[in-house]
Amino acid sequence: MSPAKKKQPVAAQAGLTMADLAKLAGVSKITVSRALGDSPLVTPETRERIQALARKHGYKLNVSARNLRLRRSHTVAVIVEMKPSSSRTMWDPYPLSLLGGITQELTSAGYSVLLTTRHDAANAAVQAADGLILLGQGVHQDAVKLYDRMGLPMVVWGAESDHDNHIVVGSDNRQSGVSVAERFLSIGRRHPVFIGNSDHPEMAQRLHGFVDELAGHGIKPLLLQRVDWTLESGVAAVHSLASRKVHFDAIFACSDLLAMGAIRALVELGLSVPNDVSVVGYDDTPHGVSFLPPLSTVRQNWQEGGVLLARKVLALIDGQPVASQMLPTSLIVRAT
Amino acid sequence: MSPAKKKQPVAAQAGLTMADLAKLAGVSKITVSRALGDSPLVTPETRERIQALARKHGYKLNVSARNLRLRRSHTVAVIVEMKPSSSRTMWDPYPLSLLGGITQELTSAGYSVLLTTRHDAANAAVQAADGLILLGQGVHQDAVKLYDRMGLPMVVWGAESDHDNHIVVGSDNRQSGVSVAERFLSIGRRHPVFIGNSDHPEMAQRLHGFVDELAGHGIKPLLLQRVDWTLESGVAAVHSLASRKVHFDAIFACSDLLAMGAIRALVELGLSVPNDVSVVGYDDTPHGVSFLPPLSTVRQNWQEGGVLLARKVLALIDGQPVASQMLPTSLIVRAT
DNA sequence: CGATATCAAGATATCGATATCATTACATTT
DNA sequence: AAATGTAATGATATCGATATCTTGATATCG
Repeated sequence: MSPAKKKQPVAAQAGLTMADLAKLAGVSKITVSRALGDSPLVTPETRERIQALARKHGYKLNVSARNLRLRRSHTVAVIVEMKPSSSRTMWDPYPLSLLGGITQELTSAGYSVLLTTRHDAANAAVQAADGLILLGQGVHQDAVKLYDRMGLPMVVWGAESDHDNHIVVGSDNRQSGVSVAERFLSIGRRHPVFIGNSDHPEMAQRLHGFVDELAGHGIKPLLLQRVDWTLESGVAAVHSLASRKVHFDAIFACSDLLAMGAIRALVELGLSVPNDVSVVGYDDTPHGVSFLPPLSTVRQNWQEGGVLLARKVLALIDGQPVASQMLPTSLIVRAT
Repeated sequence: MSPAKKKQPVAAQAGLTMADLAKLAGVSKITVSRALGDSPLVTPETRERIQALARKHGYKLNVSARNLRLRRSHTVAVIVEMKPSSSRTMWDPYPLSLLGGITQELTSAGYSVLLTTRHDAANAAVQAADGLILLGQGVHQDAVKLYDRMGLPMVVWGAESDHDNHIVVGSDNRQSGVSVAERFLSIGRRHPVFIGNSDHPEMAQRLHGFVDELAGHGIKPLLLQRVDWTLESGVAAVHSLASRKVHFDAIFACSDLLAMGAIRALVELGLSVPNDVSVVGYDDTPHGVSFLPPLSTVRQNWQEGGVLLARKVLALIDGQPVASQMLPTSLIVRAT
């Protein structure tokens, strides 16, 4: 048998500890700790001296030790709904935008962001977190309950629902539905269609706002149920309308892709956008701006949403009272 | 003065420790540790008994304590180039896809993913990591050097470069340039144009592959320098060609948006795609499939790229020899 | 001048898990 | 039967930082 050579992990960084620094500076560990922490309990001179020493030797704080002592991880786990091979969510730019805001806010508050997919949310990583942020359209009751049982401060992105009581941050989907309805009414549309998935909580609220506002004017929109949010789905939706000889003059689509698909189909049918039919999409994707004709759409403020999610978890961790909050959306009226 | 009520952070979870479990089970701490770690040093029965007890009481391992003792954080920091307000990267779907693969692989190896933006990469979080993964097209020498100085195992996504020696994982940009050139040659195109930013390392390699392959057939493509990767930029590029009365019959654009813009401009100019001009984009974005005409493009395998990035850091952390690696891309030929 | 207040710094205990070495109980060998 | 081996478990020290309680030195006061 050949002698199996054991691989030596590099991990154990020989880095200095506070004790080492203390010896170097001729003070005690605790003084080093205080100096590095800018505590007022040390003279400015010793503080400077020790900080300089730390810099010089490239001292690295051992975060684990600190967290252990403080009984906090200073870490928030972000659970993203990422199905390994699914096309949609992985590609969807929105979680990344939210992540941007979240990361910004958390790191500037001295917290770290632990990224996790829903599938492996049971792992040790999440156990270490001080708080939880849940992202992803598919987050349903069961998942939320699962995490809830971890007893951690938790904030969810999405639609507010009556029968559960966790903190939610999201776009004001209802209001966006109202806005689109108002817009359609103001330009004299009387036969609007809604394209989207009413089983999806966020979309359902858009639908509600849309329906309610129109109802106030005696109008009942047509609901065109569409599970996919692809361009093809939008095309198919309009074709189905045409084949059923439905009369309509406005479309509120729950995604820009749906909207663009719808417009393409309309053009194919010889209809003019926006003369014959008005179309409003959702999300303000980059493609929409340069679409022909430029797409009217509803814009969500994801950056701010992320920041808000972060603030709420932090507040929860801090034991402060926190309420759910819906962010206003803006209707971007372009050419459609 | 009213007595300032001090807010009480909830953080300090009263959770059980191994010592508590040990008392409950009538064994020593270390036996609990071994039982939970499936060590062969405890009888199957005691292991079962203790694990059941842990489950029953919802025992949560204190990761900080463990990491402290093991002198490892079991954490890899992912540094994403996210400029707070920039439009591009934040929206760009690709980092998320990479993140998907990374997260999958790392968590299944028992590691956590620490998400960081480049800006706050100096924070304590990163110091805690066992390894580093750098994402983002704008990662340049200075940044890499900065992180290099942390002395951590590091892997970078992007283009391989001669004059630095860190591990790189990326798409084989050069080969993709060659493939597109081959395609153009095979369909008899003799006057190709390259649209992109030659200062961008990854794009530069696409250009090199493209140029080299064409040179073998005595053809020298025209380079159209474009810093923006937007649709408008694509439109402008083609218009500039037209106004200069350049003759061309093929376009290799470095992003799908550029390609779509180019096609739009071509159509406006009364040229037919692909009859008069062939166009190939890059990235295989969802919009490309349903573009009219469906866009030919180069697809990168991001999921796998993420997995590979993760594997390489893990190997580095483990002290194994690791080499850079470029992933093959695939040319998706559709209608353009 | 003695007593107390104030300030800087140190000693010690502690957070929760695990590596290492020691111990016990029982089985096997000669 | 004594000696050796083996398997299961335990005792202790340790990872590196910080909270808490002291200590010593200097300043301030009546």
